[in-house]
Amino acid sequence: MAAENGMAGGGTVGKALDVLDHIAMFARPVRFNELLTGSPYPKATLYRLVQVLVGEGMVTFNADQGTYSLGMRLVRLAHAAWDQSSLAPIARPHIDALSAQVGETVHLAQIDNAQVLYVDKRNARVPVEMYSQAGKVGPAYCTGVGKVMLAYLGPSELDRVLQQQAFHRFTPHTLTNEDQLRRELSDIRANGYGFDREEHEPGIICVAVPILSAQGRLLGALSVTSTTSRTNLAALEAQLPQIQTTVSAIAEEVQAWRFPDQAPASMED
Amino acid sequence: MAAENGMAGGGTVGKALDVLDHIAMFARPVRFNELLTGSPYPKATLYRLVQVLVGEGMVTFNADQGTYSLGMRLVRLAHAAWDQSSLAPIARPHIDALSAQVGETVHLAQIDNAQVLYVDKRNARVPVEMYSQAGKVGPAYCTGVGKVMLAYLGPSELDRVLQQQAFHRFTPHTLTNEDQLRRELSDIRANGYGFDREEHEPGIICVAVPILSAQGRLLGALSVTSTTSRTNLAALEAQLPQIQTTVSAIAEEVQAWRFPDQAPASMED
DNA sequence: TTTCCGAGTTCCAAATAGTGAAACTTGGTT
DNA sequence: AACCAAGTTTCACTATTTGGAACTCGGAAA
Repeated sequence: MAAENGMAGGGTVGKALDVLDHIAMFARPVRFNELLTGSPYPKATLYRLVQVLVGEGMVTFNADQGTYSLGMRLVRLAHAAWDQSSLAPIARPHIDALSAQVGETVHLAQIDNAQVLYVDKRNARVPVEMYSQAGKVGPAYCTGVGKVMLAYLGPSELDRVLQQQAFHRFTPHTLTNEDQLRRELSDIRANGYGFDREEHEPGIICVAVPILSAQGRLLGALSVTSTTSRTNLAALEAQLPQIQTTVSAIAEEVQAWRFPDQAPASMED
Repeated sequence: MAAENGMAGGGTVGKALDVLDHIAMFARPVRFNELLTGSPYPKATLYRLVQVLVGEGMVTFNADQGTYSLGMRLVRLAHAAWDQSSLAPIARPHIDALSAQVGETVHLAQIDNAQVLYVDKRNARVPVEMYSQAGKVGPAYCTGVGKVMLAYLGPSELDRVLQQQAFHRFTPHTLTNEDQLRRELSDIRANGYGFDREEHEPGIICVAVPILSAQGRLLGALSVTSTTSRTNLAALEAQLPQIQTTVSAIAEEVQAWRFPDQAPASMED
């Protein structure tokens, strides 16, 4: 059985993508042997896998140093993905504007499996040291954007996703079981927005709002983040009108883009 | 290393990545049948390939509409690739500043095989309709950034790369053979910068400057682009001091980042 | 120098995963 | 009811992948 290895696929493609992830994990050029250590694949197999990736342009081999890093083809694909996601590129100018208004860190996130994927970020005028970064993933059950998105998931999907939450206690305020979280989610549904009350990192708080299509489909979430030393929840809550305006504008524009003249599609269940 | 077929995608991984590219090419969610049309693979094969990609999170299947788009995992990898490339993330704020100063379109590019890869872009205050886009590739022999990068390639690599240029005549000003281009490149080396004199698109002109490390290694190129209806080469040339300042700042920072005099904390010693 | 060592690379028979024509399912249209 | 097109599954056949082991290569130790 698998160790703490996040591998998914039995196929060759799955293995190759595993290796790609592995290379991505190191945030720097990496030697073959470094990859081998902690790889579930035997030397020869790993070797061929890496060769294939290099041949495909997904990985670059630096002959001078004998190191591998992610390739240009990936950058190209990356951009296509970002453009296609239709939320991020449309939201960009709106987030710029909001960020300029409130002067705090703004996050745009989507839900990916059971985790939060930060798809864009603007730093506060006075930046805050924190974990998050565009392109990074984070936990859903203890972040503002995560909880807000969970709150607007369909019941069956919510069940599935909650099953996968780790409920690790990051801080004394982290919600550490499903019941607590479910109560929080119904509060969020009642209010239309949610908070992060230092649940993931001490001193870090935020307000988060879901981005919903006209049909109520969850598109993503947006949050404004700050620190307890600088502000408090009430002050963040006071920003809500501007945040809501931003979110509405984004939702409308996504709507117009995705369904240029199409009737609303029926939803699942 | 026996004789190889020239086709990309000898193995399964290659085919899967082909499909990924294919999906990326459409700038929107795409139906299975659309992919099938113009795919070299038979229906069942393509189907399984796409399924694998979906299973791996590289492609998202939208059940409501029966469409495929690029997946979150790709976005994640993409960001890692962009971050790791070390030029783009460092250059970003500098490009923001330059763009604000000059008010014209700014491109940041790197060389990828024999082509130009635009890794970042800022639009002019008054945007111009044009081909280029971050994440897209373009020809090297008839763009400002392309020629400037060619000019600072090593002799053997330059030979190899020139071999691969198409020398297609896009406009009456396009340089259409190696000799013309080589003369242009030595001019560029003499000046330290180069122009695009409507060589790729009529009416589009630019100044481009190479980004070089302290050791003279080519890191990328930066250009400021405009139109003949708005300005001229002399006016663009007048922007050079600001561009050079920006480029120096980027080069220095990349230098500092790539050799932080700190060993990566790891298992062995 | 010679020997040793470990990173990187190649080999090949056995095992596995991929292939694709064709058949089938689904849902909408005539 | 018959038809059609998109999407999905099947299955005998085959090409690719696998990984233990052997090999190369260059540097460090003997």
